[in-house]
Amino acid sequence: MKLRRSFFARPSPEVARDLLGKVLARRTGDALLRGRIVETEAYTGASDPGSHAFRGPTPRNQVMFGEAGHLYVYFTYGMHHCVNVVTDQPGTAGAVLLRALEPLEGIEVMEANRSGRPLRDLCNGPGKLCQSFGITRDQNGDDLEGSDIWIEDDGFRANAVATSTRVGLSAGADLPFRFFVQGNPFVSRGERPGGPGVRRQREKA
DNA sequence: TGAATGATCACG
DNA sequence: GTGATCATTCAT
Repeated sequence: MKLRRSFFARPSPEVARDLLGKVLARRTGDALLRGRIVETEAYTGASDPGSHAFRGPTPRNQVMFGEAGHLYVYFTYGMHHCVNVVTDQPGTAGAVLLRALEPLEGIEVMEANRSGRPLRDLCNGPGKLCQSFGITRDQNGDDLEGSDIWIEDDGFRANAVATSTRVGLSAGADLPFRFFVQGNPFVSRGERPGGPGVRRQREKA
């Protein structure tokens, strides 16, 4: 079933953890693209120096301050997009970066979007999954309760959830706000599972 | 390890 | 207006 807004209207670290095992889905033209979320990162607001929202609202980050369940998409390094899900209450900045997916459906389309790269390289990074799903700034602000892009709970439960520090930050690098499915081959290489900063969090049935 | 490549934002 | 920086990816 499709996740509703209430799922997202919580603190971003909670949402980031609970999104592991859920399915990102997008309908584009004829194709239905689906991928299971295996890695996320939480970002908050004024208390998080690593967040785009740390210094308050700007034209780019304004959607992070808005209603939960919308997308925050930004363009970085002059060539890559990253997609987040807005969390928390209006007025409180929060978002969860989707860092890696396990491709489930529409794999041929993803391969075409990624110029024929192998399965494991289709969605194992925030820029890569946006390229596979064709997500650009055109999707910034889109509502996950709509019919173009959404997140499903299909009953699957992620076990062996682990946390670590976030990848690629120069500020806020100490916070344990990265969540991933330990041992899943589709997790990005940002930090080696089992390496420094990584701890086992819990097991689930 | 470093190049690619351009939007964003703080500052003045 | 300008310059440093960037929640990355890929080839070397």
